[in-house]
Amino acid sequence: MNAECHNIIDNQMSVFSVLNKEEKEQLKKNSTCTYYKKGNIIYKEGDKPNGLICLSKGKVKIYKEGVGGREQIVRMAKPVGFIGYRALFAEQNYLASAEAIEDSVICTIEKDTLYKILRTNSELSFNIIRSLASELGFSNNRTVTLTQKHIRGRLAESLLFLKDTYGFEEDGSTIKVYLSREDIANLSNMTTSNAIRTLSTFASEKIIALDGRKIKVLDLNTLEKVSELG
Amino acid sequence: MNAECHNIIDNQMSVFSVLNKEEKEQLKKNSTCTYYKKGNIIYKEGDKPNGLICLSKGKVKIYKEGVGGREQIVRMAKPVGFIGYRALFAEQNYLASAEAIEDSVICTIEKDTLYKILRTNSELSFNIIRSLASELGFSNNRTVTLTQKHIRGRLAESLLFLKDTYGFEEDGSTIKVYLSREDIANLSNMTTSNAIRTLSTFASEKIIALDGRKIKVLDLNTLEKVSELG
DNA sequence: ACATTTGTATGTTTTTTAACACATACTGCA
DNA sequence: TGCAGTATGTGTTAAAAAACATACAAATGT
Repeated sequence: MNAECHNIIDNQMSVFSVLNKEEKEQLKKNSTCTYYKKGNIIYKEGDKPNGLICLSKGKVKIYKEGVGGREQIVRMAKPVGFIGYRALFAEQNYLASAEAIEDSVICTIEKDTLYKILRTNSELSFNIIRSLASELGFSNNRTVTLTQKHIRGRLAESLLFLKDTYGFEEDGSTIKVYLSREDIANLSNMTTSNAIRTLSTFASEKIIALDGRKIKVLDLNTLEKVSELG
Repeated sequence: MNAECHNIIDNQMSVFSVLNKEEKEQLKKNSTCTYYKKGNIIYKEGDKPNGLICLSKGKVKIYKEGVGGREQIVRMAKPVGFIGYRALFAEQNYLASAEAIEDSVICTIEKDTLYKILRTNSELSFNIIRSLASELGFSNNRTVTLTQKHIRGRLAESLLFLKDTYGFEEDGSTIKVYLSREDIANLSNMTTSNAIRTLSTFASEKIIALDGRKIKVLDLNTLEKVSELG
């Protein structure tokens, strides 16, 4: 399991690609792997980060509790990627919670080791700066679309977001993540009822096809139009 | 003017406080100062950043154009602080526009010089990472509050945000920034009519007092409660 | 296998907020 | 100084979405 767990450190696309062999070894030596079952909480709003959490396998939702306990999903993590790095680098406690929505494997890189390497490797710092800046752009964008788009537009956008994040199954049209209607609602800033209703409408309009939690995109073009124009 | 313009580089609270004298000199030599009148556009969504823009004097709003050209203010800048650093560090074009809401002085630090120093000074990188991570936390928070709070809560939050950002005048209660009702609306995700109406309601409830664009906070406690509970 | 909980679906009502219409006040400037 | 354009204020209407109420199906635990 440990070998698989360290995949983010060796991954050519990760921010760690700029490290040399020795630096990578050090990170691996100072990281621990944990297994989370579907539904397990990885961290809670208010917890203190004690390392850089990497998602090696599985899927995780990052969400905030809002007014009256209403949940808003702010991000969806996929392997190979980070969770909770914002709080770590801001030197704050977590402002959101993370929950595995599938059985997942995470690798926690010990903070001090990471910081030691950061101090000597400016390329790594650059990569992290770039990641955070991109994520911030995404977040600002989301703020606008979630507040301004109408229900149909928000739901369409969420479906496109899920498709872009997790891709399609082998059939080339089924979104590769199975969320509850409630999670889809919490991602799209609407009530569960409205998520269910609007999904049904999309299905009746042949934009998507529903089979339990499976969502098949039938008409990507129209879905994009709905996302754009409401 | 140039001396005043460079105040961010010397400021003890800025991310540059970790630089040595020589590094600071280099930054100063490779930066230019510009004056913007109230209402002037500093950059537009889609423009390419060519340096790190620092606000030395004045006030600036950063906003995105949303559905049907509707404007959403995502940030308000004050001296001494940065604008447009997100796009610069993400190596993207601007995703938002910046407009001076008061006569302003900005200092643009040339990109290559900044990057050269960044490459050798890991403390500076750290500071930038910390800033971006904090800003991202703020943005995620805003996403939730703007989508979940009701009109009164959103407006109250915006007033508190303005107060926290710009502080009070000498009288200890007048918010030190004069925005149009339309800007207040665009900050709070509501129509101008509703901003005007809700401000009036707050005034009639003696939570605030209005005198043109001057907003005096009469009952901070209640304002905070309204922001919290809607 | 059955009971209990949880998730999905759908109809109805109510609340919230945007859209619209219009009046008036202010502001820059020709 | 007067006039056009912009900003503010307020009432009315329409649309959107939440809240609520059920019903039923599926999953879960005992």
